[in-house]
Amino acid sequence: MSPELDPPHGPRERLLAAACEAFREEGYQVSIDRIAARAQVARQTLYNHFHSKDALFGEVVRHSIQSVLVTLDGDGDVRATLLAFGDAYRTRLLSPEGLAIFRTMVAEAPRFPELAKQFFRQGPYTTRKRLAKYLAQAMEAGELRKDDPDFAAEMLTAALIDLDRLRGLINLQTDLLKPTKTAQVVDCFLRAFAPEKDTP
Amino acid sequence: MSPELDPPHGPRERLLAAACEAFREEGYQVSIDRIAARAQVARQTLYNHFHSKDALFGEVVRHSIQSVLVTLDGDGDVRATLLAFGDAYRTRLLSPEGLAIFRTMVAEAPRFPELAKQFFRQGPYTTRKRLAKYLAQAMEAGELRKDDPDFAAEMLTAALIDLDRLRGLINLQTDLLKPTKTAQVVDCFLRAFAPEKDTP
DNA sequence: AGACAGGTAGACTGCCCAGTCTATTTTTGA
DNA sequence: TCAAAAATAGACTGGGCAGTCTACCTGTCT
Repeated sequence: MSPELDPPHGPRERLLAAACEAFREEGYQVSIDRIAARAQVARQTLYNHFHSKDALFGEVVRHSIQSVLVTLDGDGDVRATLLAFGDAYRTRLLSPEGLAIFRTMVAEAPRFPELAKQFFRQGPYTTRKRLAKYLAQAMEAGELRKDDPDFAAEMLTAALIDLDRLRGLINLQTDLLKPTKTAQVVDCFLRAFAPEKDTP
Repeated sequence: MSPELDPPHGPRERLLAAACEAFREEGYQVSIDRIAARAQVARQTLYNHFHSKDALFGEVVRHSIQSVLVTLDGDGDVRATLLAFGDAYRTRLLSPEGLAIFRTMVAEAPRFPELAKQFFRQGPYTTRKRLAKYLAQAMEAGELRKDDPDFAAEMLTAALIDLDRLRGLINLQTDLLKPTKTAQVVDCFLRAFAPEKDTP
């Protein structure tokens, strides 16, 4: 489900790439034969490299974690940093790949509970923790009001995508990335977490 | 003519109830036979009442819409109103039923796009619109800063559930309803949308 | 009683799928 | 060059499921 997997040298790489696309487009339901056909490879070749469909699915998911990891650059002022983060966050999670893997993991979480936990811990949760760490520093430096940084990170990440993700999951519409949205959310966040003013 | 007085003993009602539980617990994948068995009814009886599995699924979904609709009582001050709304919103959407139907609709949205749109329009979107209407009144009355009420409603609803819904979808843990959370979110929201202060 | 509506059990069709096995061909690297 | 390793096509097993059909049963209303 992550974009490109190097040059497709061997059949293993072609299989992983094909499985990424196939699971992304059709969900876990997609048949082994369709994946093999997409990779232009015999079914048995697939089984030579992955000992079951579940194993292949697990490989694909682990490969896809990076596609929903968002980094954060702490130079520049707070607003600029959060704007850059917000744009990256929305771009990643609202992309067709980000939406598809979210859909698939939510759908299959009952069947693969450990895999789902691993995915969300190493993906969105890690991203949120990075943000919380940055916010804690900004609070310490007096650039933001002191509050629970984990809570603050939760507020910002939720505001950035919750509704638009739902729109993307339902509509298949792709005009989710209205460029003004990130700034609108970040400014709203900065109001809520502005340093206390002395109001005599 | 036997007028169905819908006491819970007609086979149709038993089928609907059984299908609700079955789809909730196992997703759309659950077999027709399992639904019929759960209703203690023959498979053919099911087909006498619903002409296909998809039709039954549609009925169940339309039935379930009410379970994610949240009303809003506008008496009392703004904070009290939003606290009551927030508690109701979280209780509904984070309940096992609310989480399960969210999971199912997200998973099956590609297969049933119109049904998914109908569900989310009549459920979460309607709820959000009600909230936006209330917020618009509060803004007009000077109890909140004037801003786009739809945006404000998006911020509040996102903050109320985004992360905890993800937790519920992955973990199956049920301690999501920490009672202090709603107040924490509402107070954060009220900071962001407090009326402008004249600070000369 | 008798007719009728509706429930029941289960066989049956047709389809799809995961995974195995085999016999054959291609690729490879020493 | 040639043998080992890898890939291939396709048959095959065993299973599940949606939906249909048939023959039978049961309660109710007249």
